[in-house]
Amino acid sequence: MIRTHDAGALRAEHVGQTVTLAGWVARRRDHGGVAFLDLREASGVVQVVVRDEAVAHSLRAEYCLKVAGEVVARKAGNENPHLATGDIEVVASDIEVLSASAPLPFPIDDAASSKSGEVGEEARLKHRYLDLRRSGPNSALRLRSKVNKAARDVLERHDFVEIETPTLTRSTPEGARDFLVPARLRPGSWYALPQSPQLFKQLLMVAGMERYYQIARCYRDEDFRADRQPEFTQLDIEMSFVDQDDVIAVSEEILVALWKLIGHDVPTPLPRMTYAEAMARFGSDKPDLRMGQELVECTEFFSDTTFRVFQADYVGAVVMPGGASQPRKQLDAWQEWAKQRGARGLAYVLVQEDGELGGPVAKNLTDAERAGIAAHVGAVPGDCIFFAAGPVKTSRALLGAARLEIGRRLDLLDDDAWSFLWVVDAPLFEPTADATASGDVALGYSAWTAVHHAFTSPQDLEGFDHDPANALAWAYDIVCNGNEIGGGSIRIHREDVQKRVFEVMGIGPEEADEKFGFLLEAFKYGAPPHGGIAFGWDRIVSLLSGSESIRDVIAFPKSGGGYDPLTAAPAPISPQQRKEAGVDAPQAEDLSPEA
RNA sequence: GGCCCCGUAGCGCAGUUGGUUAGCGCGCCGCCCUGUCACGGCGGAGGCCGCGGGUUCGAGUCCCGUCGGGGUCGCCA
Repeated sequence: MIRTHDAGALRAEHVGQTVTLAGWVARRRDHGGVAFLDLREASGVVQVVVRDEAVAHSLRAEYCLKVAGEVVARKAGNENPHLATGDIEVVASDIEVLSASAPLPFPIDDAASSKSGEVGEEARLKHRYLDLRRSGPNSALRLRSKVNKAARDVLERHDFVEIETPTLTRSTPEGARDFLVPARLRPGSWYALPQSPQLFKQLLMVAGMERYYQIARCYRDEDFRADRQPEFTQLDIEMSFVDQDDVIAVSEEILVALWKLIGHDVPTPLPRMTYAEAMARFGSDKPDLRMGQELVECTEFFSDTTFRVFQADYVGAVVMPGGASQPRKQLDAWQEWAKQRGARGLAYVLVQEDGELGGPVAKNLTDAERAGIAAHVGAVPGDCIFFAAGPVKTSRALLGAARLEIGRRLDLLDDDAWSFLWVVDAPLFEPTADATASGDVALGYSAWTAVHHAFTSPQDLEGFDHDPANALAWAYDIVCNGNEIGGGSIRIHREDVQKRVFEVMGIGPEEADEKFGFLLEAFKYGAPPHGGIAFGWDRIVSLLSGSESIRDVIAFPKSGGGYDPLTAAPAPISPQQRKEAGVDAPQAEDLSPEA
């Protein structure tokens, strides 16, 4: 090693020792005859005193230095309590510039950053290697490493086997768009990058591994969001001979270990709620339980209403405390907000201080309704009651979103709180989007699609296909502060059950065979009952690190449109590459996996 | 793909009802400074106001288009 000591580890006990340090110039304070350098490296920062004016003068921010010198105690009054090394300093006897630095595109030192404001993300990503020198991004990646280790420790303790699965593979059935890679040796044929290792981990169960895990990169070619990247990471887990409670138990052990890293004790067992209850009470399959303002079912209450809008399959309400005093402009803004979400609007009633009801909807209500509605929804004078009426699913979704928006506007969400919840008993099927849109849900033969994925086991193995609408799955999602941070299921291991599920979804034997014939084939050879879970690793680390975006916890993330500002990928290819890759080759015959 | 917001010096921002010379802080460069730790002082450089078109006597400012970034809904576990 070039250095003999870690700069950040130097303390009073080192006084008198001659040390050699290596690191970067975080800051320089040049007084002419004497200059002070803050030397920064992974372990921390120490002040270096340079008395050679000629040497000190040429040094600049982020020069990479080797510093030899003696550790001395600072004179009384000169200590810096803000630094862990603040009781001492290193008087340099020799300074070697290992590498000079060009002027920086943006400030790296914390003090300089706070002086000049937040650095834009575009600039940071273009020079991500400099961004990562900054304390915040740097510690986010270090935390991520600790998170990986913590999870591995738990899993190793339970005899899990870490196994890598292919990234050049055949399309997996998650339903997103695949990234495709041309196969040079088979022109016209393409690999797909895996959307998840789903099929492989199930094959590993057939293979008798019994307990598999992988910190797996996944690829999905979909549009961007703050919490989405085209490539992202899952902690992927699969176990044989287990039921839902077994998977949940291991999962909770992992979560406890992770949150312990930031000093939070997650109390287990974590609460559970059925999917149906979550939708009814919170209008969401990932409810944020840090706030109240639950949805109130009003369908029955308005069963005899004369108000056309409320003569609907579902009427629900959510209360905004103190919302009655919102100016008209703000109430209009709510309408805009609702329209942006595809709703016609958001009906509201203002409960005035005298108990009378205001707002345009109030006059449409009967006397009895006006008299009882506030009590029914739990509103008090000064509150605003928002209503949604129409199809159950969309109305609840709107109210659920309104609930969260209320939470944001009224600051009802405690930023320091951690709220975990298992959402269980998810439906096995849901109407396909087309069927929902055209309203012919009841008619369709293939009007069903898997909520989780096609290999999720029904709870009722005998009856699920008689009543797809109400069939429940052995599927579970783990929710943290309103974020879905993981989800999994018990899988189907019986060929006959799998076939019937495909039938409900309108997937014929031919299509099933073409898409995942190899899995069905594998299940013929004594497939064990199995199930698992996958955690959204980027999201979890971003929650743990308090980051706004998962981009902050990914070493080299992509910006909008899948563009990497650092490498400028994706990039055009040369005609030669194009020819070799076989991008333009004619469509190849599809060869079945058995062939 | 729809909607919303943002593009002004290396970075972060200001720029009035359209008005002639586009500012501020940090950083950068030079000189000075022996106890600072957000060191300080003096001086200086640095702008295709994202790009293209239009309106106007005159556009950083108004209009249209386009590109880039962010958010959100659709999509996507």
